[in-house]
Amino acid sequence: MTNHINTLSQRQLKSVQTRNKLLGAARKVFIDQGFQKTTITQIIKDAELGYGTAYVHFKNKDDILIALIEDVMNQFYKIADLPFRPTTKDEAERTIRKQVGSFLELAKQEQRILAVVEEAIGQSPIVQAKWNDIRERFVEGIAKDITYSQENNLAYPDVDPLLAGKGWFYSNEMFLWEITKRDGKMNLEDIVHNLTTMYVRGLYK
Amino acid sequence: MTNHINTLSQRQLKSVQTRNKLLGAARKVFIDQGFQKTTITQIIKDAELGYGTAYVHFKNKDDILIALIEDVMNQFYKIADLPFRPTTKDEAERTIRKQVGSFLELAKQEQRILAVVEEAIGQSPIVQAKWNDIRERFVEGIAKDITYSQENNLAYPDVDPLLAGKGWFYSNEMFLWEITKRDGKMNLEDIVHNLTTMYVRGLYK
Amino acid sequence: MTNHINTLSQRQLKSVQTRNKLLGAARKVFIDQGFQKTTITQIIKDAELGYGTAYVHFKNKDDILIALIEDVMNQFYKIADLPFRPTTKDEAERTIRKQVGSFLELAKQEQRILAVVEEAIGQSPIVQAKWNDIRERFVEGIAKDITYSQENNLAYPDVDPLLAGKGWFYSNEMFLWEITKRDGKMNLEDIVHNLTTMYVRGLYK
Amino acid sequence: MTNHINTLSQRQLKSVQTRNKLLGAARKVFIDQGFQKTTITQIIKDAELGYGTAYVHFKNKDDILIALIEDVMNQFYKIADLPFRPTTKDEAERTIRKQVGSFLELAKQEQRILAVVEEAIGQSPIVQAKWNDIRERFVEGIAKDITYSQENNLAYPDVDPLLAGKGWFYSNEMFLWEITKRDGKMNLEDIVHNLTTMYVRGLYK
DNA sequence: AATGAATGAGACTTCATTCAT
DNA sequence: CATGAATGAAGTCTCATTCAT
Repeated sequence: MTNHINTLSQRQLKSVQTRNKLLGAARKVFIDQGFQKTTITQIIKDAELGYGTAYVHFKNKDDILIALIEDVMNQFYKIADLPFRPTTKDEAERTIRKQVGSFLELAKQEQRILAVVEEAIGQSPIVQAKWNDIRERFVEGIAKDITYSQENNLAYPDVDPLLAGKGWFYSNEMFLWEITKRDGKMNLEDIVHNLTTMYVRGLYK
Repeated sequence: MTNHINTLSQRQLKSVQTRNKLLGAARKVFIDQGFQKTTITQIIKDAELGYGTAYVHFKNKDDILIALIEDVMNQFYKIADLPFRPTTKDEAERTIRKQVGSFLELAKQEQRILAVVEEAIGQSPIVQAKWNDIRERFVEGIAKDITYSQENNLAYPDVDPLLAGKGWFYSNEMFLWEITKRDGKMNLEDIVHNLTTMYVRGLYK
Repeated sequence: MTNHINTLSQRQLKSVQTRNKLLGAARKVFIDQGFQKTTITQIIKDAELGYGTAYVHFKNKDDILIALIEDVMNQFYKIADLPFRPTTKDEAERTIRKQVGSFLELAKQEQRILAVVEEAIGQSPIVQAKWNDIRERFVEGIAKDITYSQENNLAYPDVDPLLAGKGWFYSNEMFLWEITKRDGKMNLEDIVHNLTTMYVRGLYK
Repeated sequence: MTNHINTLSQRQLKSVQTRNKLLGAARKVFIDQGFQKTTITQIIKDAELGYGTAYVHFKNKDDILIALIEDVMNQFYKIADLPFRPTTKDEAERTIRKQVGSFLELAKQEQRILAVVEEAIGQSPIVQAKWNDIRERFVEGIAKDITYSQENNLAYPDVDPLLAGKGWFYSNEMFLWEITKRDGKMNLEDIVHNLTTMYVRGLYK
């Protein structure tokens, strides 16, 4: 019985190793060639595996990228879900500044793979859907935060939470993409400072 | 002699007609199928012309799209170059509101072809370069406007004109793309109002 | 000792069970998808067994079908070997009618798997050989019956037993395939009656 | 103007030549390898043409075979439509004998390509449909002939024209396939004689 | 006996592009 | 200028089969 289990897990182990080999090769090729130019053939060759092996583990190119970015995507969700319960304008600003900082920091850390993601968004409906989901989660979160701030008399009431949330996230997102495209040549602190200052001043009393 | 000239211009006329036929067909197919799925073959068939004819007039698919959107691009340049010399915060707000309005109005008018452009930006380096040019023109213009406002003591001085300009344009741009994707279901006025209000309040004293 | 024997036969039992599971799944998939579109992969999945398991029991797709239709093939052999010793034209007709009836009845009963067999005949040399064997057995049997009838002055002597046997069986066979293709929408009695009447009148005095 | 027409027809000529080259190569490869084993790649290589060229002229493998057998198929239609207006049993027999003779003669002449057709019938729905069409045309024709003979009191009335027609054609068809499979080793005259004799005796008074 | 991950040959198909007319 | 037949590179994906456990 133990034997049986061992056999199984050994196999599973090998399978996982192969999968990781594929993902490693994919990461390399994607970053090197970009999403469009990358072919499954290249990934397989780089992974030094058999031709059909990729198809044992993944359905197609999109599927590989999705698997590859799962972790990063989850980190985005975490940032989107950061709690927001300020009692003063200053506290709000600090919290917002933190969120923006984490967001752009993540962009910097995962710069190269996110550059691939940006390209893929324009080409793979599935990747696009994934990103839209993240976008929506952020926008909804921000809209709630704005509503909360208005209800607590911290923010101007003449602002549509959803539209303002969109506008705010869109700014952030575009800086995210800009960061992924320029190799570390941007000063994140400046960006965070400017963005937050203007946003808070425009929204909070 | 006159005969010769006539023959020549007749040829030129025909050539222009052919080119327009191609552009007309391209517009149709692009809007119908999107940038990626559109093939030169399809455009040619739709234009009821010979296979090689497209290559007489255009280098490739990107080239066709570029030609197709030239007018729209120029309209964007015009909006980017709108003059900005306000003497009061109110005047600034009115001018800005006008610019945003024109910008998003253009998005609505050219909705379908701009949807193609968005797709193409992620796939064609040339189209991307074209759009980046427009983006830069806008950002630079806005940065100048901010600097002007700061120099004239209308705007807060603690803001980096370039970063603020980017953030502001990025919001606008993302709404632009959102408008191109949703068939006229968005209330432009609301968007313009919210965006401008927050921006002006965040930037102007 | 007994224990050892038990262990062995238990293994054999399991093996037989696995084999039957495979055959059951194969029947289902073959009938569902047809011979060509059926893949060993599908059969294995449907049987919920391991990928390599099929190869322990069968050599390939053809081999599985062969095993699957063994029973039906044997029933055909039985019908082909039906005794024929009539003393009058009427007796001959009754016997022939019976044989044809059994033949087409079997077609109706095993309709779905025979439809697969027909497809496989055109694609698998082994299945084709199997069917040719049955065909030959029938033709030879009929030729003998004709010779017998001629020797006993029941049938016209101006007929080549082998050619006549072929012609007669061919008619029957084609009706067999037609029956397998149309779901029970054919009136077997009418077919049997017409075929036999014409055959007997054409052959027997 | 003449020039224009000439240019066109020269092109068309070349195109037709290419098509014929393809068909010639296809004929060779089909006969050599059979339908299943033949690949478009092989045909193209044999025709010494470019890879995509086959797809300019034909949609797929089936399409090539269809084009290749068009002539033969038409000859079958001609035989199926042979007129039948006998006034005596003898005349009927002569006419039928002629039709059967032509039918099997055609099989002999086009033996090799028909062997491919038989294989293809079991694999390509389109080829199957084509052959079913021919089969139906024959069966319908024969059924009409039988009806005519019954109405003119030449044939026994206790026979269903459609079923008898099928049975009769099925015999013939199976001999056709047998002929295509055995290289000219069959004596057509014997077959024709036996088939016709039995059929006429079984049907005609 | 059973397993199932890995393999890789190879079929199919599309499409941008060329070039002779 | 216009044409369109011909080209062939390139990529996707399937599936029978092997073999170590």
